[in-house]
Amino acid sequence: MAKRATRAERRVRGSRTGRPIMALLDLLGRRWALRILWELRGEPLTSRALRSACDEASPTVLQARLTELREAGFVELGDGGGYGLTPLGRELCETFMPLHRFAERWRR
Amino acid sequence: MAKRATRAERRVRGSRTGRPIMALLDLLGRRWALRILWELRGEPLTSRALRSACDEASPTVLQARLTELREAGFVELGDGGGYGLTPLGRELCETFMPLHRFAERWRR
DNA sequence: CGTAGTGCTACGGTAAATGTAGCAACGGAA
DNA sequence: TTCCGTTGCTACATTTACCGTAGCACTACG
Repeated sequence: MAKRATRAERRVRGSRTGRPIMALLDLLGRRWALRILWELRGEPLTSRALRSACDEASPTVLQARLTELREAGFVELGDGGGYGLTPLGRELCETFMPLHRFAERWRR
Repeated sequence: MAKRATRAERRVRGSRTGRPIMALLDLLGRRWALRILWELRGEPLTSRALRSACDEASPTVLQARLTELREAGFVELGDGGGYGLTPLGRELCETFMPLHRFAERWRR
């Protein structure tokens, strides 16, 4: 817990400019961050259900991303348990939802 | 884990599903990937200019991301030198351009 | 020749992610 | 009560990714 506060205060990884877009790109450019938002786009998921959805990613990093996304105000933990998107997080999810169609046309 | 696969044959990090959106989220969820696309949104940049724009990120990982983004067809190296977006890459950049406005309202 | 610019890479050290295991707390059944 | 299963969350050792510095080969000037 203490270590995250240290890093977060120092700077958002690799962007000293302070411009919000950089902080956002940095936050979303971490492992599983985009994927978590994507998997939560529907109904809320428990931590273990989210882990299954995220291809059994290690709970360590999943928990770290969830904490960061919660501090950013994109994700929240419901009273009855289970992670879901906040209105802000849902809005963010909408902004890069066109990626889905783009990816379908891309196909590698 | 029965066998230890190398990174190349072992899917795009963390997505075994094969769904294009997962591969795309995975590719864009690596360090500096989103930032590179963002910095190239305007005119093409030389490798060193791009590095300056990306807060002096180490050339090792920058080169790795550039190679991946080139293989994905989003970035290309012009004849006279300098990296720029392909039409596909420019299209991708447009899809998450609304993030800019979102980030401005977000502000942490 | 030397100088300065490309794109790109080697290498040692550090930070982050993985995989496995397990914790305390809560909610039912038995 | 006790047992069981689930929740969110964490410890720890291993593996992987990234950082920072330096420097390569190549080209184009002067």
